[in-house]
Amino acid sequence: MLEHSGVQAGCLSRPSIGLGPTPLADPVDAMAGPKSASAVLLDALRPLGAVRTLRRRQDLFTEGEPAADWYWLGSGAVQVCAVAEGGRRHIAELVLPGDFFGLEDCDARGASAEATRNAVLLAFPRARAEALVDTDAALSRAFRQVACGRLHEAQARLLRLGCLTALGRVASFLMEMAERRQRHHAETIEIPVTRDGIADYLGLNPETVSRALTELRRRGAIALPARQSIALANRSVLIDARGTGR
Amino acid sequence: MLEHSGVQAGCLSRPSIGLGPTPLADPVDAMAGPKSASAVLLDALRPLGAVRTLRRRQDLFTEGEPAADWYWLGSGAVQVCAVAEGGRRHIAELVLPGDFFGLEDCDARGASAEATRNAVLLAFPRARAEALVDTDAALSRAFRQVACGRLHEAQARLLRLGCLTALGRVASFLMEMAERRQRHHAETIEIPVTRDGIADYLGLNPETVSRALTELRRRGAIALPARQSIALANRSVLIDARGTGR
DNA sequence: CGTGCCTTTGAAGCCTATCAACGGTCGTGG
DNA sequence: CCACGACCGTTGATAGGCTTCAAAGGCACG
Repeated sequence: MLEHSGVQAGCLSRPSIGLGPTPLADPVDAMAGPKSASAVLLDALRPLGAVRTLRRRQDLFTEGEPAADWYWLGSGAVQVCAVAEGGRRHIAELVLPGDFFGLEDCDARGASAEATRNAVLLAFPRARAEALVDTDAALSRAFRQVACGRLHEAQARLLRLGCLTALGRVASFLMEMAERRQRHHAETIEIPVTRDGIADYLGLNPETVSRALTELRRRGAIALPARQSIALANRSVLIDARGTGR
Repeated sequence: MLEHSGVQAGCLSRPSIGLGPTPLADPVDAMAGPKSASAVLLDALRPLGAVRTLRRRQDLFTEGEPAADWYWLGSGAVQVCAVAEGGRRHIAELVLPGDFFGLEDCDARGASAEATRNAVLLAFPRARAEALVDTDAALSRAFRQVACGRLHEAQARLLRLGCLTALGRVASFLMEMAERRQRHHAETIEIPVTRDGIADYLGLNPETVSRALTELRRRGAIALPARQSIALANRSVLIDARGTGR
């Protein structure tokens, strides 16, 4: 199984342009310490995984269709988004390298998934993956931890959407991104989506996001060296901005 | 309501009794069709469950403390709420009879739980419950379905918080409550929280909630016969109000 | 029966959405 | 390699919705 992955790794390394140094190994698990639930799950599922590559703006699945696979993102970026009545778009999840996603356990997808960067991922047939997970207590536990972690994240986002002002949401978003990519010691983080994407993720509109970023730069919290990279200059100012209640 | 709670308590105190449609049964699963995941999980965990009764405003657990138990609510109502920086409160979850809650799989609770009505519930020691779930494939699957369902609900709420105006959120909230208590054929639904609670659940403030309810009544969508009961008079008007984009 | 708490309604101010325009950047095609 | 075009980001002005502050009535509970 590892050989299989190794063979694929050669293929994987080519199309990946942006995020993620090595598409094969879970970047999160490259850290020291006991194996994380995510690593346990990945190691077990890997033999079932089929490698898929997506180009930017390519769809992976769409809302309403049956959930045939679970996914794990190796490199690039994927956004999972739904459309509300009224045509307004909402990004339910921003998937970064090392994340599982599409872990649904019902007939129809609740949202669509689209690559926002050229991406390489593993697709696990859901029926086989579920059967495997259900037969192994350690795996079952690992999956539960991953799923409960997702629930925690969603509820944390709910709290931020409900309680924070625009500036606070943007500051919070930057800290979330920095934390999720903490393994890269650099203080400059790559944002895998456009301002529109950030807006749809935070329940704002692009202009407001832009204004908030400008304000954070004015306060000295961040710098904007390139279009889609943001440098965290003064974290305490950022934390302070996040505290902005509504 | 009080009688109902009393009955539930009496039956719950002898959990070893019986299969079949007793008051012990999950009210949701009293409906026809194959056994739901929630029912499977409840039947399996029931032997581990300890009955607990809470009075209104009594705390069940608080943010930060270790997650020692999983819970299932038999009657009454519970709110799971967190506090953001700035002191603003947010209700992460409104627990209705038949719901599991507190299904965390990490060291510390992410939020506090408090009864908003006199409540009767089952507490399952987490360590034993996890061990049981992990050793049985069917149970593992049932738990996964429950957890994934929770994730779906959270993402649906995220979409509404991000995309709907105040009127839309309140209309959406009423429909959610009506749907979750659909087994009661009556069109009058009991709201187990005050206007403050609705506000904290929807990311609004109580005055705005009150205004939205008044507006919905003006439009003929609902009636407000009592303080905490709302009658759905014209569902299409409600759906229309929910469509209010932002 | 009194006392809080909950709910409702009003008025004013702030924040965010919307509409609009401009400059810059990236990707594409010549 | 260069030039073009489309997309993205920023900034400004305006309007609208929500929050905040304030006060009064009503219901429930002790």
